[in-house]
Amino acid sequence: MTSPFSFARFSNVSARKQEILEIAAQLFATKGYRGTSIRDIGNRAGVLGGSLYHHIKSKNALFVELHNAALDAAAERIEQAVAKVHNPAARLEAACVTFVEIQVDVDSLTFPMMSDFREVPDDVRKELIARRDRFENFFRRLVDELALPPEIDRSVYRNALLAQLNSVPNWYRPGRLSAAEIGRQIALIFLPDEAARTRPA
Amino acid sequence: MTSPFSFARFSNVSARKQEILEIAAQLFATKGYRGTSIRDIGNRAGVLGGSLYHHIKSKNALFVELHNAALDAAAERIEQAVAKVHNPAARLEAACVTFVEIQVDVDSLTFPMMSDFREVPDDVRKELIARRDRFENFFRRLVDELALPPEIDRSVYRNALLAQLNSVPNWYRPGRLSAAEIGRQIALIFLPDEAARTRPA
DNA sequence: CCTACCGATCGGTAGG
DNA sequence: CCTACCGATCGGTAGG
Repeated sequence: MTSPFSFARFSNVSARKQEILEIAAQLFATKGYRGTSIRDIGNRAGVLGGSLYHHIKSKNALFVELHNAALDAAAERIEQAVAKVHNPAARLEAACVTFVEIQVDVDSLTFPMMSDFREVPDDVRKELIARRDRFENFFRRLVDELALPPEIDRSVYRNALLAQLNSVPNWYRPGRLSAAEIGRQIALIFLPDEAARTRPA
Repeated sequence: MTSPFSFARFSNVSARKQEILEIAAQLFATKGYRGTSIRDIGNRAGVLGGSLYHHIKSKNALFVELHNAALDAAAERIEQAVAKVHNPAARLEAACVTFVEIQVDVDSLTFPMMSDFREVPDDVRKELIARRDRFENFFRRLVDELALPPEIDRSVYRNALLAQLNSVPNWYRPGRLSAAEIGRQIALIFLPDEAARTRPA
């Protein structure tokens, strides 16, 4: 067993490169972009830093590749979870639950990647932001489906919801509540009518 | 005019050191902790990096000092804004509005400081987290005052609210809505009953 | 506040 | 995948 990860996220890639990508993802998640050196990644992979350049083009390119793979995997999981549901509020709740499950899953590449854009070089940041659009557009549609009080600004609402979901790893500690329960709690905050509906009269 | 900042936040400190602190705060806010070098700060202050060590003890100590001053100033402003109000929901709304105003005010030391704890060394992170307690306890009381649906977990609610407010600088772009309007929108999300109360029947 | 420097670390490369 | 190295940059210091 060379890695705690067990998914096949990178199909056109050698087994060795998959190992390296997974190690790098874990380190970026824990230490951030600047806090993870090429030599750190090499250490965990059992080689010297310079040897990694047979598999990667640059640290920047490695980070972009990981980030895009993580975003795509998360988008796919969330879209699948939502597709089974038809009530707009329940669709948003399903998205929240799945999003939080991904965020707190240590076996998921996805959890690190969304934040700390200030740490990456300017040109890398531009690529990452552009790629986030699939994600944001999907949530834009989810939010537009909802019946909300007219004084709610849907743009603020959507940004707030995404920021909320992204922030979960910053404060969540495993134990008392499951990831699904956290996701449902976030949905309760953003969907008060749902709360009212399930509240004992 | 040596600096765009015009508040006297550090009282027992020479004018020159105040300049340096303000420059450092701006740079940390924009570039993050690791992205800001001692030489960067020196450049903006018109001296070489090494010369700063007459005024500061270390980069770590500088960051901790700034972070604590920013937290205390923000806590004070928010507590003052809330003290004038008595309805629990209105108190929370006042806290949200003031918090967002601080966060997006470029003339405020405060806006940078709350996040990217992963970037700082481990021992620094411990100090910062300890100091955050005043802030969190104040919001704990604000939240405990509220009438909320019984199925809402108040711990998740409080963490979600703080994460929300902290995330504003990550997505807010000046123009369409003012800081106060953003703060009110966030309060609307977290206080659905208030939204209902002000909604035309 | 500068000169002049230290030891460490960084991303990356040539050549095998 | 390693050896051996590059140029750059980092936080920090001694001595004036």
